[in-house]
Amino acid sequence: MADRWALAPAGDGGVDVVALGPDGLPAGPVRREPDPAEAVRSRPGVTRWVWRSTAEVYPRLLATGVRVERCYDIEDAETLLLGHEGRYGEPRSAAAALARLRGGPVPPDPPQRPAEPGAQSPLFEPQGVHLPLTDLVAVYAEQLRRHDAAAHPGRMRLLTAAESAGMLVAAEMNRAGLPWRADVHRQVLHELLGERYAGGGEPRRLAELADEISAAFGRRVRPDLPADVIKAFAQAGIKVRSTRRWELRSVDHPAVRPLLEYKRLYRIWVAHGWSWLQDWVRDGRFRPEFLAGGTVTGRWVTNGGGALQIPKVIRRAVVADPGWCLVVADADQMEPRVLAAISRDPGLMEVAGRETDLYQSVSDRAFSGDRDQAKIAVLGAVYGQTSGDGLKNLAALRRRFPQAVAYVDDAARAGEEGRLVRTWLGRTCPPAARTGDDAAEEAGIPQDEHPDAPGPQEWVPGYASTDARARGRFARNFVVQGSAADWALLLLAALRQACAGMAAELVFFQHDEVIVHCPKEEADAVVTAIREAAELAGRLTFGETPVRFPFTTAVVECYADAK
DNA sequence: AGTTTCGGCGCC
DNA sequence: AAAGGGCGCCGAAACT
Repeated sequence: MADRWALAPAGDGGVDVVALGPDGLPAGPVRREPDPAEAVRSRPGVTRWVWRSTAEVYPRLLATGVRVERCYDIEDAETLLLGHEGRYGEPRSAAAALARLRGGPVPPDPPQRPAEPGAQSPLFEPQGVHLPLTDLVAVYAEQLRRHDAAAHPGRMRLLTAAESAGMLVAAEMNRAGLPWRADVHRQVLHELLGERYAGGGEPRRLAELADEISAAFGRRVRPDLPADVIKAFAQAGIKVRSTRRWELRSVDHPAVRPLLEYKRLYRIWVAHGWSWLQDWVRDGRFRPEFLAGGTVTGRWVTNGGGALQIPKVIRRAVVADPGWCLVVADADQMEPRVLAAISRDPGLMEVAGRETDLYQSVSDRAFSGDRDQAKIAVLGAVYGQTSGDGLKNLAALRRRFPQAVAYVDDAARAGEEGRLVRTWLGRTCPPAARTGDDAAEEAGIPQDEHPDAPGPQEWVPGYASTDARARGRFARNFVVQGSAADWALLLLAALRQACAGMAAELVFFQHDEVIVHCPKEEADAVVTAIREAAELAGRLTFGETPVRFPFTTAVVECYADAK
């Protein structure tokens, strides 16, 4: 039996701790400890620490060199449990959970803090509302009981445990930072953008391109202002609805080429230029704030620095320390493999049981060997494509892999009808709001503007409204993207365990890609650990299936040299 | 003047 | 005719 203890900050800089029994209730006296790190360090036998918020407690422990094996994040579990219970939007703080348990007024959640560039981690300052340890433990014990009532209790327990593990990983990655060579970054910027001019205006290359664009139009045009560009095209006799790249690409005009180049470089300048470097890179590390479970699908987000959108050219600045290397590992065709595992489609599982290119295998069976068509069809099925080649090819996909396509179709229908949709482990998609609360809207779920107002399409039986179809697409994608996120959490947890005995550190995670920074001697062991963690995560998440989860791994000094 | 939304694009 | 899902970030535009 795992040795579980609960921990809560005591307000005087110390902590209260208590041992927990199998029912989650105290199995001993509450002890006040003056030093949080020592409180944990002196109890090496504890395999899971239960606390209100990992983000509140764990960075402090890490700062003093203390790591924990496992944890249980009560407020994160509350969020997942409320969602699973169809109670999305109810306050999810531990204080709110306690109030629901005791029957008092339920306090609203405190507002989210916006990210501040370059700020020291705010996690030293307690966020949210503190609860006395005994109250916290009461909430925890109740949560354990609520797991038993889930659709699949075992999976739900795995989900909350996995996301808590993800929060440990996130905190450790936030502390480690991504190795970043500011000098290389500046060199890349100089090559792409040219010299900077005093005063913070456009760098040389952008100014030159702006001149080219203006010359092509025959008048001064500000290429960073879409309205100005659209007007300029109109004056040249060309009607464009927007200045998006895909639309401009087919326009025949001498301004198009420099305009597209301007937009590419402008993006790098404003989002990953010199001021970004100033704001986000310190002491050879880029330190974004990773946030596990930051989206409704379970994907992570980062606060600040755009860490999940680092342009490929900028990745040249990600360089391992001397004597160290980066193990860059990318899951191969993760989404269709996850779809195979959750749908249990025999044909797709058979295909996903190989480590070879899955899209090629699918195309051999259903698309006469045309890999591109197969990929478009699979992604179209997952994303709910409604037109174009994907739709046409969906029919071929449905013939060969009926159970897989039916799985996402069912999810889409459930989404349209406002029913609950869950990932494999039980993360639940917010349904359309019916009660006037706006939690789902805040979470980005498409809503009907006026659910009761008759729309023109509602007269036609069997056809959902535009908004309902949008919810259907969301739900369709949710089951795949979200189940993939479930699996990724287990992967991270397993990989973290494997790296525990090494100097290797997880430094980056992006949906289906992970980077480990390690001494060169450990590279082989890390590559093996990733492969094993992926298979273990597959078994733990989805049970015994033939589906494999291969990774492409590259051992490199520079991120840009991977793949 | 300060805050929110929009357009566009980066990544998966 | 047809807009495939999820995010974050920036400046400009629109709003208060």
